[in-house]
Amino acid sequence: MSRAQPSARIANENDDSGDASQLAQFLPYQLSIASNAVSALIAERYRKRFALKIPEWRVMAVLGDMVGEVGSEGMTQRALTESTLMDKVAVNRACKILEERGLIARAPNAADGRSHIMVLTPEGRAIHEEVLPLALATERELLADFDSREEKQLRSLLERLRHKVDALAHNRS
Amino acid sequence: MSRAQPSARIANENDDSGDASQLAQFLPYQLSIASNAVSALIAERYRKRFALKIPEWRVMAVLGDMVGEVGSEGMTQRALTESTLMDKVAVNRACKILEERGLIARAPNAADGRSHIMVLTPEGRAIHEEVLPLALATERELLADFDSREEKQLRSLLERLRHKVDALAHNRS
DNA sequence: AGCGTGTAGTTTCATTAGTAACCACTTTTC
DNA sequence: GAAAAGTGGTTACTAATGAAACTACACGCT
Repeated sequence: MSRAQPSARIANENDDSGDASQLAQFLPYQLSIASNAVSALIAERYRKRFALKIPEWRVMAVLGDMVGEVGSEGMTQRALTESTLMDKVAVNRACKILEERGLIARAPNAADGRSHIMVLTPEGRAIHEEVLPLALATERELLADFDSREEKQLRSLLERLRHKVDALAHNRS
Repeated sequence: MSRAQPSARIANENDDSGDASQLAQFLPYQLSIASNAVSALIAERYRKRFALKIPEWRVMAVLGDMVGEVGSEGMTQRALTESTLMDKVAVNRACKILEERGLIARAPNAADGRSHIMVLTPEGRAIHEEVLPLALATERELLADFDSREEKQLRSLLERLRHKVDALAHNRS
């Protein structure tokens, strides 16, 4: 495999952002760095503001955001795992914590005795009033320097990359 | 499995149209998904091929890739943490595992008694012959559908995003 | 020299996340 | 209607990660 690019130069770098090896030029690495940085920023904000962790605010966001639907004042954990795309165990843990905090309550599910319906309590609803705005504000801040074309492109590129991974993961390599 | 419509509107696999929630449209989430997918793919490949985990192959990659430099046949763990941008504990653990596997060896450091110089063993070097090519091949596969302009853009956008996070993380109330 | 401070490396501990086993209830089948 | 099979939810076990404490050596100072 000859990629005529290595240019093996482990130079001295003082710049904290630019880096020595070409590892920093390795796309999966760049992706990971960027993603971790963004996640850390958000986690930090939610922790400071509401003492909520990522899985928890995701549940809050989905629960509080299902407006418009008629009587659908809540969801089962199963529905939450689909909406949040998180693991069912992660959802369960988040719900347990939120319940202990009094932000959500579990109502019995008439339709299925195995599950309960998770609903926001008044207190939970009050917090949710801020949860989503904070998320959106953060997103806007992150994208402040991007024009709308660039933003679209970033989303699109990420989407395509993800699909590509799915395709590659299927044929055994 | 995923044929149910448990609650209101859990959209199907089709993108963008009317997805479950706007969580899927939330950039940090898109980033996280894409990053996790890519990382999982790579981890899987390295695990299958060499039984190496991500931190380990990063160390291997950096160690084996410092050719050209004259006598510099190795690096200290400190240098590795800089080059890999990993935590010093992560570097240490990776080195320990690699040493136990006989892929690297620790030579005493004449210049500083506290540290050792990590060098690839012949066996380690043999594996490294494949480590970097696999990484690059995977990168190429991932980017196969992107033209060079798009690739540049993706890298650039990620870079800018990361810098933006740094900026936001510092001046905060 | 001896003392204090700094740094490389290591170990320990707590937190987190993911897998698999498990229980309670539901649905299907006979 | 009872056994079998399936599903939502929960718990237990295990691996991964990062922070902080700790060891051993280095360097600067008087």
